[in-house]
Amino acid sequence: MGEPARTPRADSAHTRQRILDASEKLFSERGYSGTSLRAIADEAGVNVAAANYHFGSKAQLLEASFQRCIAPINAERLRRLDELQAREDSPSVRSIVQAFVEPGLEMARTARFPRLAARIFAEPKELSLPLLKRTFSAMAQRYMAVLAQALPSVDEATLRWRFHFMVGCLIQLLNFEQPPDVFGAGGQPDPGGPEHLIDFIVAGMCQGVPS
Amino acid sequence: MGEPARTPRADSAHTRQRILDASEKLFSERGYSGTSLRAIADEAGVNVAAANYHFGSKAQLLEASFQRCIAPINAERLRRLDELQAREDSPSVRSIVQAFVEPGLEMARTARFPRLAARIFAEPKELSLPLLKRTFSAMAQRYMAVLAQALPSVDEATLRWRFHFMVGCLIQLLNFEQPPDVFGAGGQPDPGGPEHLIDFIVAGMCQGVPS
DNA sequence: GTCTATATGTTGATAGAC
DNA sequence: GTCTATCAACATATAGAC
Repeated sequence: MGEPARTPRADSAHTRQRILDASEKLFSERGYSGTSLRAIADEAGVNVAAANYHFGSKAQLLEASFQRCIAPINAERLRRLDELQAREDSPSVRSIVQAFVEPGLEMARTARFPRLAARIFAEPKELSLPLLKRTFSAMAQRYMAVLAQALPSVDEATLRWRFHFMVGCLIQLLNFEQPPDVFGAGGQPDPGGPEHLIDFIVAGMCQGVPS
Repeated sequence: MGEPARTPRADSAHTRQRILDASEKLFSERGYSGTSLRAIADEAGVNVAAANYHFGSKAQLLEASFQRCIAPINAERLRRLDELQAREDSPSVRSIVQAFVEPGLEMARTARFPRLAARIFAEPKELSLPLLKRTFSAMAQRYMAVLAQALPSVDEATLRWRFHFMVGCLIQLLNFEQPPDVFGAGGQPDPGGPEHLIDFIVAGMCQGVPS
């Protein structure tokens, strides 16, 4: 005894996870309104009613998928910033940019379906802005403060724009892991994206100021 | 006579244009699959059947909207490049970046609904890549060649990445005309986006090389 | 906790009246 | 050329059997 009549697929946590995996994949590939709950259920190998049962609605499922995708990235961003500040009084711009960018790239390398965190920016603002505000505000404000310290000659409004473009560059790399093949031959994939990304951003952040 | 029994709204060209206006607005705000032909018909003030009648299908309507939106921008980009090359043998990186970026920004200032050219990048690749390839290839390759001339010390693969990030920054500005209000107070809109964009890109393109 | 069945609305597309 | 009416397929969501 002690063994209840429960089949493996009766495990609620397991079903939830399969649904989250499937929705993370499909939402990131086809967007929110391009993905039906049926497609998610099929991809997850669960019943059509399961998503609604476990998450309440399609919108709440998106939120859960997005949170599961973004939370560890933001946590790692903050952890790296802590580490950076513990090690030296005034971290370099490059080290700050790396601390912000690399957790996202790392996820893109290892996670099952990496692009949801980037694709969310393309959803209609009614859908994306509340999510972004809730998940990015605190972290972004800490980064802004540290960047302002590292670049004392740059005023706050200018720094906000540079932060904005940094995010744009990161999204572009996450959405298109390679420059799309509009430049002719194309050839084999170039794994150097992350380094080029960081170089590009650091140059844009500093703009002549010796970092 | 010479006046056929035709009401104003029986004008085919006029109806086509109203549908294109509406679809450009809605596609750019809500994406392709988030926009129904019914919503477009309502917005345009035409019958539900009109879009299918004039454009054949929803996908062909997207293509027509996108082409109408992007064609003048790309034409202007090429015109400016011609002008630049006619005026001097080796244009500066900044002038090349301006020639690429400003036509898009100009449209964002004046057009009815500017973001379709940027939002298309967020559509599923099956939808977006064919469109992008058809509309961007020739223009992008010309820009790549001129940039390579202006930055002879940068190898081609690196330049492709920098071009990629330039596009990412531009998209970010077109999608969010302001840095989203995740940095605290927010305050009044800052019209300085375009200049900051160009400064950021030029710095990333040159990276220490005196332009 | 899970699934079948279904309610209720919307979708893209078309056939046929005007 | 335009509109009404309608189609089959699909959407989200839920009620109730197991």
